[in-house]
Amino acid sequence: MPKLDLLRFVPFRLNRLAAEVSAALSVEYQERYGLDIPEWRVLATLGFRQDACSAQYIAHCTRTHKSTISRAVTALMQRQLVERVANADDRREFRLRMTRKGRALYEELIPRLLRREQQILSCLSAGERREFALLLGKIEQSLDLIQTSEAASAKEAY
Amino acid sequence: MPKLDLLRFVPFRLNRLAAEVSAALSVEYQERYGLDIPEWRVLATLGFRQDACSAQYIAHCTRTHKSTISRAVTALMQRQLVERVANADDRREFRLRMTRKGRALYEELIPRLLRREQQILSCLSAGERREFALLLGKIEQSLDLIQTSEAASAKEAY
DNA sequence: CTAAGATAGTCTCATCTGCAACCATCTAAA
DNA sequence: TTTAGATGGTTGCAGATGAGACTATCTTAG
Repeated sequence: MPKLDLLRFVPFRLNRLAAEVSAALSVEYQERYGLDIPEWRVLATLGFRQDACSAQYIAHCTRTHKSTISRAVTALMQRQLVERVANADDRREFRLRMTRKGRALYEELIPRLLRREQQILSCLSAGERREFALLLGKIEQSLDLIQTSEAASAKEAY
Repeated sequence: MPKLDLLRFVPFRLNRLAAEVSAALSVEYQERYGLDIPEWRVLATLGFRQDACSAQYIAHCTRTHKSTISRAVTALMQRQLVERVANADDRREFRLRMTRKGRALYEELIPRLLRREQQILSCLSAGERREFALLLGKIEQSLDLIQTSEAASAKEAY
C-alpha cells in the first residue's frame, strides 16, 4: 500500500517552514511598521535596486501578482513611503522610488530582518548555511525561479 | 547604508520556493482530483495515520486553522471520501477516517505526488537530498515545528 | 454537586488575493 | 497611416482563509 509521511514530504515541509519563517518575520514589518507582505516586498525591491523601477518589474521579481503590487503601491503612496514619477519614454508606466520617509523606515527595518534571519539560521554552522543556500539555489534553478527573475532583471536593467 | 538582497534573503526564497513547489504539485491533486490544499492535507494525514483521528489533530499536525480543516472535512464528506463517527469517550469530537472511495483516491494520488517530489529533487544528488532533508530538519527543530507536531502526535496517540 | 474554565467543531464576518475585464499607451505590420 | 495586438496599471468580483464568537461537551476546583 502506498503511503506518504507528511512530515518527511519535502513540499509539505517547505510550505510549513515558509509559513513559520514568514510569521517570525512579520512580527517586525507587520506589527512594528504596519506593512503587509506585498508592501514589504515593494520596499525591499525598491531598496535593493537604488534606481527607480516599475510596478511590473517588482511583480516579476517577487513573483507577486500585479494587482497585488498595484494595491501595495497605492497604500505605500498614501503613507508617503513611496512616490512615483511619470516615465517620459513610456507613458503607460510609472517609475517608483522610496521617499525620504520610506527610506528611513527601510533602513530601520532591514537590520531587524537580517537579525531575524540570522536567528532562524543560527542552528546551522557557517558551512551548513552555505550548503543550504547552495541547495536552495539548485532547486530554484531547476524550477526556473532564478532564470525568470534574471531574465526580468536583464530586461529592465537599463 | 543597510541593504537587503531579496534574492539572497532566505525567508523570501523559502516563500517563493514553497509557492512554486505547491503549484507544481497542485496539478496532481487539484486539476486531476479536484482537491484543494486543505482537503489534500486532511487526506494525507488520515492516510498516514491509519487509525481514525480528530479534526483538531489534523489542524495541529498540518498547522492549518481549525476552521479551514472543518470546511475541508465537510467538503470531503459530501464527496464521500471521508466519514466520521462519534467518539463515545468524548462527544465533542468526531473520529475521521477515509471511506473505501477516499482510500482508493489516496492510493492513486500518492505515487503521483511522490513522483513529482522526486522530479523536483532530481536536480540534487542522493547525498545532497539527504543533506537538504537534514538541514530542513535542523531549522524545523529550532523553530519548534518538530516538537509541536510530535507533542500533538504523542498526545493523540492512544 | 456545582460553577468556572478548557476544548472540539461550526459559522459569520472581514480581509486578502488572483482572475479577468478594462483603459491608456506603445509597437509592428499591412 | 491605420489597425491589431501587446503591455503597464487599475479595479470589480469571487473564492479562500483566519479571527473570533458561539454551542455543546468535558474537566477540575471548590
